[in-house]
Amino acid sequence: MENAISILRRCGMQPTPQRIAVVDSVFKTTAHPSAEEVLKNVRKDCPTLSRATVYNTLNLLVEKGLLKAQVLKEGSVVFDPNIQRHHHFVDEDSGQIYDVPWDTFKVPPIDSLPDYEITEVQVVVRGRKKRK
Amino acid sequence: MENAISILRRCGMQPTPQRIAVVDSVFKTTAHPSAEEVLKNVRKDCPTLSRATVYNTLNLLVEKGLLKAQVLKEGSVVFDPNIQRHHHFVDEDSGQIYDVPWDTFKVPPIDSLPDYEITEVQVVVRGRKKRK
DNA sequence: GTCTTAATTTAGACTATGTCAAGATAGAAT
DNA sequence: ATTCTATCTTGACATAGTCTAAATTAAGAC
Repeated sequence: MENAISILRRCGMQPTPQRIAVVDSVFKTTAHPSAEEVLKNVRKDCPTLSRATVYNTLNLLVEKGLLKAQVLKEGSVVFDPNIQRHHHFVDEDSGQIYDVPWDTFKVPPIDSLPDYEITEVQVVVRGRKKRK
Repeated sequence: MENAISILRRCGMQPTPQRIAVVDSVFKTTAHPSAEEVLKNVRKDCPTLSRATVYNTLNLLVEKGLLKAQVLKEGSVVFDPNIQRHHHFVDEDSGQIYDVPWDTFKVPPIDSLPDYEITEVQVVVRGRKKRK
Protein backbone atom coordinates (compact mmCIF):
# COMPACT_ATOMS: atom_id res chain seq x y z
CA MET A 1 0.00 0.00 0.00
CA GLU A 2 1.12 3.51 -0.79
CA ASN A 3 2.34 5.55 2.14
CA ALA A 4 -0.44 7.33 4.04
CA ILE A 5 1.55 10.55 4.15
CA SER A 6 2.03 10.64 0.41
CA ILE A 7 -1.63 9.84 -0.19
CA LEU A 8 -2.56 12.87 1.89
CA ARG A 9 0.10 15.12 0.31
CA ARG A 10 -1.02 14.05 -3.13
CA CYS A 11 -4.36 15.68 -2.56
CA GLY A 12 -3.17 18.71 -0.68
CA MET A 13 -4.19 17.66 2.80
CA GLN A 14 -1.84 18.24 5.70
CA PRO A 15 -0.72 14.85 7.00
CA THR A 16 -1.73 15.16 10.62
CA PRO A 17 -1.46 12.12 12.92
CA GLN A 18 -5.24 11.78 12.97
CA ARG A 19 -5.53 11.79 9.20
CA ILE A 20 -2.62 9.40 8.81
CA ALA A 21 -4.32 6.98 11.17
CA VAL A 22 -7.62 7.25 9.28
CA VAL A 23 -5.93 6.76 5.91
CA ASP A 24 -3.95 3.79 7.20
CA SER A 25 -7.11 2.18 8.48
CA VAL A 26 -9.24 2.65 5.39
CA PHE A 27 -6.64 2.03 2.68
CA LYS A 28 -5.18 -1.15 4.08
CA THR A 29 -8.41 -3.09 4.15
CA THR A 30 -10.76 -4.56 1.56
CA ALA A 31 -13.54 -4.85 4.13
CA HIS A 32 -15.50 -1.76 3.08
CA PRO A 33 -15.78 -0.19 6.53
CA SER A 34 -18.29 2.47 7.50
CA ALA A 35 -17.21 5.73 9.08
CA GLU A 36 -18.21 4.45 12.50
CA GLU A 37 -16.13 1.33 11.98
CA VAL A 38 -13.13 3.40 10.97
CA LEU A 39 -13.67 5.52 14.07
CA LYS A 40 -13.77 2.44 16.28
CA ASN A 41 -10.66 0.96 14.67
CA VAL A 42 -8.57 4.08 14.83
CA ARG A 43 -9.59 4.91 18.38
CA LYS A 44 -7.85 1.75 19.53
CA ASP A 45 -4.56 3.53 18.85
CA CYS A 46 -5.66 7.11 19.16
CA PRO A 47 -8.39 7.31 21.79
CA THR A 48 -8.97 11.04 21.59
CA LEU A 49 -9.84 10.97 17.90
CA SER A 50 -13.16 12.67 17.38
CA ARG A 51 -16.02 11.52 15.25
CA ALA A 52 -16.04 14.77 13.26
CA THR A 53 -12.41 14.33 12.22
CA VAL A 54 -13.11 10.88 10.84
CA TYR A 55 -16.12 12.07 8.86
CA ASN A 56 -14.21 15.15 7.64
CA THR A 57 -11.22 13.13 6.53
CA LEU A 58 -13.20 10.42 4.78
CA ASN A 59 -15.43 12.92 3.01
CA LEU A 60 -12.44 14.97 1.90
CA LEU A 61 -10.80 11.85 0.47
CA VAL A 62 -14.02 11.08 -1.41
CA GLU A 63 -14.13 14.63 -2.81
CA LYS A 64 -10.54 14.32 -3.94
CA GLY A 65 -11.37 11.06 -5.66
CA LEU A 66 -9.05 8.86 -3.64
CA LEU A 67 -11.86 6.97 -1.98
CA LYS A 68 -15.30 5.96 -3.13
CA ALA A 69 -18.40 6.09 -0.95
CA GLN A 70 -20.75 3.20 -1.66
CA VAL A 71 -24.40 2.79 -0.74
CA LEU A 72 -24.64 -0.95 -0.36
CA LYS A 73 -25.87 -1.72 3.09
CA GLU A 74 -28.66 -0.51 5.22
CA GLY A 75 -27.89 2.14 7.76
CA SER A 76 -24.52 3.44 6.68
CA VAL A 77 -22.37 4.44 3.78
CA VAL A 78 -19.21 2.35 3.35
CA PHE A 79 -15.86 3.46 2.00
CA ASP A 80 -13.93 1.66 -0.71
CA PRO A 81 -10.25 2.37 -1.46
CA ASN A 82 -10.66 0.57 -4.78
CA ILE A 83 -11.56 3.35 -7.17
CA GLN A 84 -11.23 1.29 -10.34
CA ARG A 85 -14.65 0.38 -11.63
CA HIS A 86 -15.89 -2.93 -10.31
CA HIS A 87 -18.98 -4.64 -8.99
CA HIS A 88 -19.98 -5.78 -5.51
CA PHE A 89 -21.26 -8.86 -3.79
CA VAL A 90 -23.06 -8.37 -0.49
CA ASP A 91 -23.47 -11.24 1.97
CA GLU A 92 -26.91 -10.47 3.37
CA ASP A 93 -26.30 -12.42 6.56
CA SER A 94 -22.88 -11.19 7.61
CA GLY A 95 -23.04 -7.82 5.90
CA GLN A 96 -19.61 -8.49 4.37
CA ILE A 97 -19.01 -6.82 1.03
CA TYR A 98 -16.67 -8.24 -1.61
CA ASP A 99 -15.32 -6.68 -4.77
CA VAL A 100 -16.27 -8.39 -8.02
CA PRO A 101 -13.97 -7.81 -11.02
CA TRP A 102 -15.28 -5.47 -13.67
CA ASP A 103 -15.10 -8.00 -16.49
CA THR A 104 -17.25 -10.53 -14.66
CA PHE A 105 -20.21 -8.88 -16.38
CA LYS A 106 -20.52 -7.32 -19.80
CA VAL A 107 -22.29 -4.04 -19.16
CA PRO A 108 -23.17 -2.37 -22.45
CA PRO A 109 -22.85 1.41 -22.73
CA ILE A 110 -26.07 3.16 -21.82
CA ASP A 111 -27.52 5.05 -24.77
CA SER A 112 -31.06 5.37 -23.51
CA LEU A 113 -30.42 8.35 -21.21
CA PRO A 114 -29.04 11.01 -23.54
CA ASP A 115 -29.61 13.97 -21.24
CA TYR A 116 -27.98 12.35 -18.28
CA GLU A 117 -24.33 12.15 -17.49
CA ILE A 118 -23.77 8.64 -16.14
CA THR A 119 -21.46 8.78 -13.15
CA GLU A 120 -21.45 5.14 -12.17
CA VAL A 121 -22.66 1.74 -13.27
CA GLN A 122 -22.25 -1.40 -11.24
CA VAL A 123 -23.82 -4.77 -10.75
CA VAL A 124 -24.86 -5.44 -7.18
CA VAL A 125 -25.18 -9.11 -6.28
CA ARG A 126 -26.73 -10.12 -2.98
CA GLY A 127 -26.81 -13.56 -1.46
CA ARG A 128 -26.23 -15.73 1.55
CA LYS A 129 -24.20 -18.82 2.31
CA LYS A 130 -25.99 -22.06 1.55
CA ARG A 131 -26.29 -24.32 4.52
CA LYS A 132 -25.81 -27.88 3.42
CA MET B 1 -53.79 -0.84 -8.90
CA GLU B 2 -55.13 -3.78 -6.94
CA ASN B 3 -57.37 -2.94 -4.02
CA ALA B 4 -55.46 -2.23 -0.79
CA ILE B 5 -57.85 -4.37 1.20
CA SER B 6 -57.31 -7.39 -1.01
CA ILE B 7 -53.54 -6.88 -0.96
CA LEU B 8 -53.63 -7.04 2.82
CA ARG B 9 -56.03 -9.99 2.91
CA ARG B 10 -53.88 -11.83 0.40
CA CYS B 11 -51.06 -11.98 2.92
CA GLY B 12 -53.13 -12.56 6.00
CA MET B 13 -52.95 -9.09 7.46
CA GLN B 14 -56.07 -7.50 8.91
CA PRO B 15 -57.04 -4.56 6.74
CA THR B 16 -57.13 -1.80 9.35
CA PRO B 17 -57.56 1.82 8.28
CA GLN B 18 -53.93 2.55 9.08
CA ARG B 19 -52.64 -0.33 7.00
CA ILE B 20 -54.98 0.46 4.13
CA ALA B 21 -53.67 4.02 4.07
CA VAL B 22 -50.06 2.83 4.08
CA VAL B 23 -50.69 0.30 1.32
CA ASP B 24 -52.53 2.87 -0.76
CA SER B 25 -49.65 5.28 -0.44
CA VAL B 26 -46.84 2.87 -1.25
CA PHE B 27 -48.51 0.81 -4.00
CA LYS B 28 -49.87 3.66 -6.03
CA THR B 29 -46.52 5.33 -6.64
CA THR B 30 -43.38 4.53 -8.59
CA ALA B 31 -41.39 7.09 -6.63
CA HIS B 32 -39.64 4.62 -4.28
CA PRO B 33 -40.57 6.37 -1.03
CA SER B 34 -38.79 5.84 2.26
CA ALA B 35 -40.70 4.91 5.40
CA GLU B 36 -40.49 8.49 6.62
CA GLU B 37 -41.93 9.73 3.33
CA VAL B 38 -44.77 7.25 3.56
CA LEU B 39 -45.40 8.43 7.12
CA LYS B 40 -45.50 12.04 6.02
CA ASN B 41 -47.84 11.29 3.10
CA VAL B 42 -50.28 9.20 5.04
CA ARG B 43 -50.39 11.58 7.99
CA LYS B 44 -51.97 14.18 5.74
CA ASP B 45 -55.14 12.07 5.82
CA CYS B 46 -54.65 10.23 9.06
CA PRO B 47 -52.81 12.51 11.48
CA THR B 48 -52.73 10.08 14.40
CA LEU B 49 -50.83 7.42 12.46
CA SER B 50 -47.75 6.43 14.39
CA ARG B 51 -44.26 5.95 13.07
CA ALA B 52 -44.10 2.40 14.43
CA THR B 53 -47.23 1.36 12.55
CA VAL B 54 -45.76 2.52 9.26
CA TYR B 55 -42.51 0.66 9.86
CA ASN B 56 -44.37 -2.44 11.04
CA THR B 57 -46.67 -2.45 8.05
CA LEU B 58 -43.93 -1.87 5.48
CA ASN B 59 -41.66 -4.49 7.03
CA LEU B 60 -44.49 -7.01 7.17
CA LEU B 61 -45.24 -6.42 3.50
CA VAL B 62 -41.57 -6.97 2.71
CA GLU B 63 -41.55 -10.23 4.71
CA LYS B 64 -44.62 -11.40 2.84
CA GLY B 65 -42.92 -10.61 -0.44
CA LEU B 66 -45.39 -7.98 -1.65
CA LEU B 67 -42.92 -5.16 -1.39
CA LYS B 68 -39.18 -4.97 -1.88
CA ALA B 69 -36.84 -2.94 0.30
CA GLN B 70 -34.03 -1.39 -1.69
CA VAL B 71 -30.74 0.06 -0.48
CA LEU B 72 -30.12 2.70 -3.10
CA LYS B 73 -29.80 6.01 -1.40
CA GLU B 74 -27.90 7.31 1.51
CA GLY B 75 -29.70 7.57 4.79
CA SER B 76 -32.77 5.45 4.27
CA VAL B 77 -34.14 2.29 2.79
CA VAL B 78 -36.74 2.82 0.06
CA PHE B 79 -39.72 0.63 -0.75
CA ASP B 80 -40.57 -0.62 -4.21
CA PRO B 81 -43.96 -2.16 -5.08
CA ASN B 82 -42.43 -3.56 -8.27
CA ILE B 83 -41.30 -7.01 -7.21
CA GLN B 84 -40.44 -8.26 -10.69
CA ARG B 85 -36.72 -8.24 -11.21
CA HIS B 86 -35.44 -5.02 -12.69
CA HIS B 87 -32.63 -2.53 -12.42
CA HIS B 88 -32.49 1.02 -11.07
CA PHE B 89 -31.33 4.41 -12.15
CA VAL B 90 -30.60 6.94 -9.40
CA ASP B 91 -30.48 10.66 -10.11
CA GLU B 92 -27.70 11.75 -7.79
CA ASP B 93 -28.88 15.36 -7.64
CA SER B 94 -32.58 14.94 -7.04
CA GLY B 95 -32.43 11.56 -5.34
CA GLN B 96 -35.17 10.31 -7.67
CA ILE B 97 -35.08 6.61 -8.42
CA TYR B 98 -36.37 5.12 -11.67
CA ASP B 99 -37.01 1.51 -12.60
CA VAL B 100 -34.99 0.16 -15.53
CA PRO B 101 -36.44 -2.84 -17.40
CA TRP B 102 -34.76 -6.16 -16.73
CA ASP B 103 -33.84 -6.83 -20.33
CA THR B 104 -31.94 -3.56 -20.68
CA PHE B 105 -28.88 -5.51 -19.57
CA LYS B 106 -27.85 -9.07 -20.21
CA VAL B 107 -26.78 -10.36 -16.80
CA PRO B 108 -25.26 -13.83 -17.13
CA PRO B 109 -25.99 -16.42 -14.45
CA ILE B 110 -23.41 -16.35 -11.69
CA ASP B 111 -21.49 -19.60 -11.51
CA SER B 112 -18.52 -18.33 -9.54
CA LEU B 113 -20.18 -18.48 -6.11
CA PRO B 114 -21.23 -22.12 -5.77
CA ASP B 115 -21.72 -22.06 -1.99
CA TYR B 116 -23.86 -18.96 -2.02
CA GLU B 117 -27.53 -18.71 -2.73
CA ILE B 118 -27.93 -15.59 -4.86
CA THR B 119 -30.98 -13.65 -3.68
CA GLU B 120 -30.73 -10.66 -5.97
CA VAL B 121 -28.82 -9.26 -8.90
CA GLN B 122 -29.35 -5.81 -10.29
CA VAL B 123 -27.53 -3.16 -12.21
CA VAL B 124 -27.43 0.18 -10.43
CA VAL B 125 -26.87 3.17 -12.67
CA ARG B 126 -26.18 6.58 -11.17
CA GLY B 127 -26.05 9.88 -12.97
CA ARG B 128 -27.14 13.48 -13.11
CA LYS B 129 -28.86 15.69 -15.63
CA LYS B 130 -26.52 17.34 -18.10
CA ARG B 131 -26.79 21.11 -18.11
CA LYS B 132 -26.44 22.38 -21.61
C1' DG C 1 12.15 32.65 19.47
C1' DT C 2 7.72 35.30 19.34
C1' DC C 3 3.64 36.89 17.27
C1' DT C 4 -0.11 36.42 14.12
C1' DT C 5 -2.95 33.87 11.45
C1' DA C 6 -4.80 29.89 9.27
C1' DA C 7 -5.82 25.07 9.56
C1' DT C 8 -7.21 21.33 12.24
C1' DT C 9 -9.23 18.87 16.02
C1' DT C 10 -12.35 18.34 19.70
C1' DA C 11 -16.55 17.87 22.47
C1' DG C 12 -20.99 18.16 22.47
C1' DA C 13 -25.45 19.52 20.73
C1' DC C 14 -28.50 18.40 17.28
C1' DT C 15 -31.26 15.89 13.48
C1' DA C 16 -32.93 11.85 11.13
C1' DT C 17 -33.77 7.01 10.59
C1' DG C 18 -35.11 3.09 12.69
C1' DT C 19 -36.18 -0.28 16.69
C1' DC C 20 -38.38 -1.72 20.80
C1' DA C 21 -41.39 -2.39 24.87
C1' DA C 22 -45.58 -1.33 27.57
C1' DG C 23 -49.90 0.04 27.81
C1' DA C 24 -54.28 1.26 25.37
C1' DT C 25 -57.65 -0.11 22.04
C1' DA C 26 -60.43 -2.65 19.07
C1' DG C 27 -62.34 -7.18 17.01
C1' DA C 28 -63.78 -11.70 17.02
C1' DA C 29 -65.25 -15.73 19.58
C1' DT C 30 -67.48 -17.83 23.15
C1' DA D 1 -70.64 -9.26 28.55
C1' DT D 2 -66.10 -11.37 28.93
C1' DT D 3 -62.05 -13.09 27.16
C1' DC D 4 -58.43 -13.62 23.88
C1' DT D 5 -55.76 -11.94 20.35
C1' DA D 6 -54.24 -8.66 17.12
C1' DT D 7 -53.18 -4.10 16.40
C1' DC D 8 -51.95 0.69 17.44
C1' DT D 9 -49.79 4.39 19.97
C1' DT D 10 -46.54 6.67 22.79
C1' DG D 11 -42.26 7.42 24.18
C1' DA D 12 -37.72 5.77 25.13
C1' DC D 13 -33.79 4.22 23.00
C1' DA D 14 -29.97 3.35 19.45
C1' DT D 15 -27.18 4.60 15.64
C1' DA D 16 -25.51 7.45 11.66
C1' DG D 17 -24.29 11.67 10.46
C1' DT D 18 -23.92 16.98 10.62
C1' DC D 19 -22.75 21.27 12.65
C1' DT D 20 -20.71 24.81 15.66
C1' DA D 21 -17.87 27.03 18.86
C1' DA D 22 -13.93 26.73 21.31
C1' DA D 23 -9.40 24.83 21.96
C1' DT D 24 -5.08 23.09 19.71
C1' DT D 25 -1.77 22.93 16.52
C1' DA D 26 1.01 24.25 12.85
C1' DA D 27 3.04 27.82 9.48
C1' DG D 28 4.84 32.03 8.14
C1' DA D 29 6.64 36.68 9.08
C1' DC D 30 9.46 39.26 11.65
